[in-house]
Amino acid sequence: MPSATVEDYIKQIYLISDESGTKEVAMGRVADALGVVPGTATTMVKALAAAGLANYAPRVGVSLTSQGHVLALHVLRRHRLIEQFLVEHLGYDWSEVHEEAEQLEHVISEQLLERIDKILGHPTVDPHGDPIPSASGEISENKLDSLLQCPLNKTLIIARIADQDPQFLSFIARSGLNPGASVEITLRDHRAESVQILASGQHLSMGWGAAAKILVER
Amino acid sequence: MPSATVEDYIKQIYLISDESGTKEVAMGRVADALGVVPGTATTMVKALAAAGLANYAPRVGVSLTSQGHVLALHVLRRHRLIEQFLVEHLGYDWSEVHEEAEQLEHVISEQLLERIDKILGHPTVDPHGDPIPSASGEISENKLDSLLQCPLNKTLIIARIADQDPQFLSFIARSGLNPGASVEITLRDHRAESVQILASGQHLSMGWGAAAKILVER
DNA sequence: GTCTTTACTTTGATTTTGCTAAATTATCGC
DNA sequence: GCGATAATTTAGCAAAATCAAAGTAAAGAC
Repeated sequence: MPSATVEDYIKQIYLISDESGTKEVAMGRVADALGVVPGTATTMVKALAAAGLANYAPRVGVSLTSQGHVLALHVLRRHRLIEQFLVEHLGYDWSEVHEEAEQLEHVISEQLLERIDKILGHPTVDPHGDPIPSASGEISENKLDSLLQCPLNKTLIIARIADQDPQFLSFIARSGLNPGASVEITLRDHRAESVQILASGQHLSMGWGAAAKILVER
Repeated sequence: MPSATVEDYIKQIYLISDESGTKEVAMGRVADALGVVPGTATTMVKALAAAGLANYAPRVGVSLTSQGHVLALHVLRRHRLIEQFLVEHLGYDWSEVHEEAEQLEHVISEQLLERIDKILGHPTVDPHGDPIPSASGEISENKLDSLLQCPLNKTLIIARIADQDPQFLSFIARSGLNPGASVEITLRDHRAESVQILASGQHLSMGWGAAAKILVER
């Protein structure tokens, strides 16, 4: 069984690759994501490659093998099902479940996971709107628009918040921008890099960085 | 934060001490319980002593300091609340929850634990009938009789099964001797070291070893 | 086209945790 | 006191994960 650290590396490589849309992930990004110095990441990634979980090309980056890909989806499945369970059955707020899931995802048994999945009714997204891979490793990747791309003056449903930072999530929650909530873009100012929105009767504005992380249904 | 191994040592020392009724626990028993050679146990127990969790007297044994005692009760609380939760909310059978709880007890947060406790309605015993320490470290130690001590020909309620072995628990479950079930002792044969009982309309007999592990209300 | 910066790799070493094997030593029953 | 049993000590190993610092390669600056 892979160690918790190995699972974390694989998971981060998957997430970075997914987010950036590139197969190869630069070592610097891996090191940053794991909070280690670059040398440590290089050593670890070589070990992942030796274990058949990743392909490593010096000075280029790392990509997951099909085996690594399967593992990444398994870890993500555990993480996101746990998050969903904590919110649905333990009264957690969706903005605060990440840390707990981070720990539990490495020790939960396959059996318990499947029971949780069943009790939740086989959900396909977690509380943040992130897709939950199925047991067989399929992931529903329906393309979503961010608040930067979606049409103006039209009521939209928030589908997903593409960030795990508690600070940001807390801001989102406070502003009533949970997945499922309705919003409308009233103004997009390219010069100021700012977006004005109307959500639950309230007007508010945010910068492009934040807006890009809020995804809505098409 | 103590490592999972440290927690396991402390827990086992507590359990052995509790079961045997002696404060000092011989090193051999510790080594057996943890599945290591005696030398390993000695080394580890010395480390526990250095950390202020245990008192270690060479050739005599190990006992918990008040700090170690508190930790033991915390670990036990986590373990037993998790067991109870798995049975009550995830459809586990009470005879198979031990392994899963063994893993989870080391990573669950204080916050999640208290939520589980609340949802379960602050239970005082787990599915095996073992007492659950309170958050403040109190443990209800009502004295129970085993099937070797209790009166004959009287209907009794099973309170607790003092063993974690899945094989044994599975036998108990199959025989309908769950905590809460009624039994009556029909015969106790000191020569044969055998006890005849009547449970849910069925007659069955068991040896003294087994009978001693089944505890009933007074 | 050399130079400098930045990113990455290598090397060597360290820390932590946990373990074993084997030799030694103490304790207790007799 | 003698021997059996149990515990201790010592020495050493091994895996996992890390860092610091020096070296190297590639890419853009000029």
